[in-house]
Amino acid sequence: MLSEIEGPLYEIKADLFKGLAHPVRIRVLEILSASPDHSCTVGELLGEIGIEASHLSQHLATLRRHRVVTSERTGSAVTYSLAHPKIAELLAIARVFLRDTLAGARALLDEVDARA
Amino acid sequence: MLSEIEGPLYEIKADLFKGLAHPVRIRVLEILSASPDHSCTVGELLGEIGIEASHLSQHLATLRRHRVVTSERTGSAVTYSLAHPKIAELLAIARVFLRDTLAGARALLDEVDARA
DNA sequence: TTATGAGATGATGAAACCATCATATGGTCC
DNA sequence: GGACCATATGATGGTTTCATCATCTCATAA
Repeated sequence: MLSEIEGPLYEIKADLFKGLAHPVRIRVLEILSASPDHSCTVGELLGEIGIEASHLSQHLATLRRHRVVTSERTGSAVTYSLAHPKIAELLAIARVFLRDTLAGARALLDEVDARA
Repeated sequence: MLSEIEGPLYEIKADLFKGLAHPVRIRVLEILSASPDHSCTVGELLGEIGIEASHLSQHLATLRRHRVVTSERTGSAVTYSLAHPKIAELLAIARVFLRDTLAGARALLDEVDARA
């Protein structure tokens, strides 16, 4: 806990990006971003993502550890929420960057194809 | 190349975050973000960051591979630039998120301390 | 052409992350 | 309290990333 808080900001940022560096975790965050109140039960996430419950649980634990999501138990159901609106923004910006970058790469590919 | 372009967007996003998931790489990007024209020579980066040249080179190669930076050789000097303005935005948003999150964590810590 | 400066790449072992299965824990109902 | 559902955690081998040293490549000057 303490060890996560302390240290230069660039280290903490890198650590945050580590927490985001897996496809399943991105999917979770995007599903949450698109949900009412930015919240979903684990059951709902399981239905959307379609992986084994324990696999998803491992990834949710990672997201919790990085404080990217919060969880709340209600009876036997657990609801996950985005911990901060900036997470959705982060994903949106990443999408713009990738859209532009991939567009550029595809343009290059098309050019090479046109020459073949 | 092709393999990087193809696949679901959430996989590509996760890959991007992998590229950002190291302190040295964050420092590079932040130094570039803060520089005129978002550009710096490797020599300047070495001076700022103070690690061994080959270590930095490895990280710069990772950033190039993820298309987060571009490089241009001029004589014996190589200049690195941010490949897209959104990268600087990504870092700025991450900072806001972390500032808020860390502030919350510190508040909790202070509370616990106050009880001890 | 050789020497030198700047920067990149190759190689390798250690550390961290991932995939996956087994098991544990929390909650509800009968 | 036991059975069942929902979810989390533990364990372990495989894969990827990281740290670091050695070496290579590009460019320039003499």
